[in-house]
Amino acid sequence: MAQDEALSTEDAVRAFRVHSRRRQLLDAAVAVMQRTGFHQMSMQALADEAQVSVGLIYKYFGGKEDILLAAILDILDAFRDQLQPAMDAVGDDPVERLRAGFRRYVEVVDANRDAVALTYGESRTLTVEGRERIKELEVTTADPLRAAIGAGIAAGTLTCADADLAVYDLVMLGHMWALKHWRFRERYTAAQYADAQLDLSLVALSAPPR
Amino acid sequence: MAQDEALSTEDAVRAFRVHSRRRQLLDAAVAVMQRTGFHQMSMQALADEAQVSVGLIYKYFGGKEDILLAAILDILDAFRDQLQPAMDAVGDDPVERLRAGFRRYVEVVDANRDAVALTYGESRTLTVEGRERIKELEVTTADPLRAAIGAGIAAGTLTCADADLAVYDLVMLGHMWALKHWRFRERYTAAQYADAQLDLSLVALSAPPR
Amino acid sequence: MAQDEALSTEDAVRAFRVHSRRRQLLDAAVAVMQRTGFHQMSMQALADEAQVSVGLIYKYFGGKEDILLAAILDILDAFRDQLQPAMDAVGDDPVERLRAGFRRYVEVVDANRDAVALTYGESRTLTVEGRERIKELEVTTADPLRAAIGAGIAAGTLTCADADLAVYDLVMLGHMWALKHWRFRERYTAAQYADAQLDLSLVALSAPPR
Amino acid sequence: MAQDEALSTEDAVRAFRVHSRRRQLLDAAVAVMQRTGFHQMSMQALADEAQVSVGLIYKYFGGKEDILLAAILDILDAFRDQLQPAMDAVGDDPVERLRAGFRRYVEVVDANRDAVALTYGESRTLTVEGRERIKELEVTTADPLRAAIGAGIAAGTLTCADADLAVYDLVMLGHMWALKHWRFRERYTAAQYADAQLDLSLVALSAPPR
DNA sequence: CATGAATGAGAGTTCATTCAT
DNA sequence: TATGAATGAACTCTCATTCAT
Repeated sequence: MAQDEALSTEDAVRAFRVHSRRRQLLDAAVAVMQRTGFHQMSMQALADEAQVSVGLIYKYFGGKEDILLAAILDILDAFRDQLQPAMDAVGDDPVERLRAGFRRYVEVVDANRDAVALTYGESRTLTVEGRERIKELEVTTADPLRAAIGAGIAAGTLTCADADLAVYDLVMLGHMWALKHWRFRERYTAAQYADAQLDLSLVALSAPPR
Repeated sequence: MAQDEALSTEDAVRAFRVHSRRRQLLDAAVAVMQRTGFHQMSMQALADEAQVSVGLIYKYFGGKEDILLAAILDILDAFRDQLQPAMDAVGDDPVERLRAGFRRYVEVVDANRDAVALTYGESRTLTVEGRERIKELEVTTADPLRAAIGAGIAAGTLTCADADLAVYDLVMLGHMWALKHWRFRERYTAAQYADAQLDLSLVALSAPPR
Repeated sequence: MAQDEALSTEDAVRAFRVHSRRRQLLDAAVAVMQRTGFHQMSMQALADEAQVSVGLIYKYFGGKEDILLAAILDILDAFRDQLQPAMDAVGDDPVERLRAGFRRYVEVVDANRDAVALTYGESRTLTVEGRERIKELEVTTADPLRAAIGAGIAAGTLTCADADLAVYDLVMLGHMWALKHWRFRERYTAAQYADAQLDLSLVALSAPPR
Repeated sequence: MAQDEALSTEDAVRAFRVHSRRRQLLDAAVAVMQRTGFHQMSMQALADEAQVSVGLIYKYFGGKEDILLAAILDILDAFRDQLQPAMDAVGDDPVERLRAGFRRYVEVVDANRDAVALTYGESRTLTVEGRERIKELEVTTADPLRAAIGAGIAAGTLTCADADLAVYDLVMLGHMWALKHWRFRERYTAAQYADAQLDLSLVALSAPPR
């Protein structure tokens, strides 16, 4: 039993080390890609940024493309993990929930601007499987927002001719904070951007059906 | 003078040839990039696609990056050339003009889906100057749409709290037809997409000020 | 027709150039492998030896392994091309033909000692297909020798319990001139080695059946 | 004295452990090389095969090349250790001794086919010293066979124009069981191969001088 | 004694670009 | 104007070896 414990402790230590190395490398990767883009990032540059040797990278990732995929999946995880809690925290009102959710969405985008941009720019680089996985996650990622709008419509607080499209528009406009940051940063903070977009959308969503 | 004429005719012929070669190469480039992306496109592959030799490409373009820039500028030119006429053709009603303009915008995007995607994906590849030029053009490209909304507001047919943002959202959602084509093609044609997005936006633009 | 001729001339010129480049590279490859072995030979070293750039090698060969295969096939071709003529030149007597054939066999081995050694050393490196092709050729290569022994037996000049094995032994002992050159060069020239081995074998082949 | 004894016991234990570790590693090495060849064998693959860590290998061998040399010397030791006893076991008749010796030679080759192939394939990889050592051993290895033929000639049971060459041919044809195994395994077992080759050679060795 | 994470030099290969024809 | 053979720097990835634990 003592041995079992020791073993599982060892395993846990190793698992932790593996995880933190991956984190370190992913962070470095995103940092380099932010400067140079995925294709311009050489493995040597990544190694330098992460302060490790080139060879070590290959102990934690299968290759360059694997790193890109991991970086992208990473931020999709952030959406999945953070959206629901943020919305639950503001109570039951669908409009409030929607606002909270979209705000957090933009915040996550803001914290991962470069990785979001990668999703758009380098997806053709990925395997078909990797691409499919991303597409799927991108859709489910917006589920909490979709649910809030659905609840609003059910409750009569919201009206919308095409709720599906409206949700997807929100997602895309959220991404746009990363993609067109060069344009918006002069005008808005991330929170202001989220609010401005939401105000615009809420007018549409709340309008009486034509 | 006879000689002058001869010369200018020769020049015209040459200019035409240069222009059509550039066209041929740009079309080929977009075709290859559509399949492989910019970085994966080798100059040999481009030459094969265009049915010319590698060396010839360098007579018409400064290098690989130059081709990317030209391809991107090309589609921005299409917006500039086609938006205004399409809007003028439908008369004076601002809403009609807006609808006509956005429809054509999406049509142009649809005809150049790959090039539009390039604008997002590979912009980091470009020189700072190239990038600036694109950003600038992207903004002016939307001017006719902006003008239509302005006219609508002036005429009282449209109301909008943040017209600037609304215009830019239209532009981005237009681009999205290219960027998220994998998702929308199952639901819409390009024209349907344009209409659906515009309907959603018009609700917002037309709503009474809160 | 003039154009056709021009074209075929161009093609012929190109074919010649391609062929001589391949020769040049194969010779260089064999030279480097002789010093370092296949695996130790870097493409850079090969390029240096052949006085070309690394990149050029890949225009003429698919890769490193392809060079190895080509080098090996090359010498098998030499056997195929040279054995029969050398045997025909000495007339009809089976024993004379056998001697002439084996002598030439050893001469070809001698001229390609390094390539022969490669056949033994690096065959595991090759693709299964490449390996199969070599095995097959190695057997057919000895056909003229086999035929001579067969003729001798038919004519009653030779006797042999196991002609097939005897032929294959000759082939292997021929290869041995390359493989154990370090040992035999102190004792024999290539021609002396061929004669000595043949004398030994002829005793066996000529002996009355037990 | 007690301490001395203890020490020497300890030493013996250590020596035994060292020896068995080396055995374990050499066996694993031969097994991996059989599948992949020497150069393709990574130290990690060897460690996996031997069920030890990479680091441990370097406690018992100086490096990768050292393992190759050890594996080759190992089989040469087997010849040295097994040939003489096998020949002594069949009595005094030179022909019988020769047959017994060659049979055992082929048996040892058969048991170490891969290591024998290594001797031919990877010798260029070794240091000059290592190579010299192997050449030397390879010659002395055949001494018992040479002695048997000598005895046969002295006794008048055997006749041979070039006994030295005949012995060396036997050695090489023995090796060939490993090198051309792909060809012979369809026809012979190891014992049958040994007998067939010996029958052929004995005709030559026994023939009356010309 | 034993481990395996970490190193970093060096490998094979690709490809944008040039230039003699 | 058009070609494509030739270049060589830069790339991703591997792996023998070391060393702190």
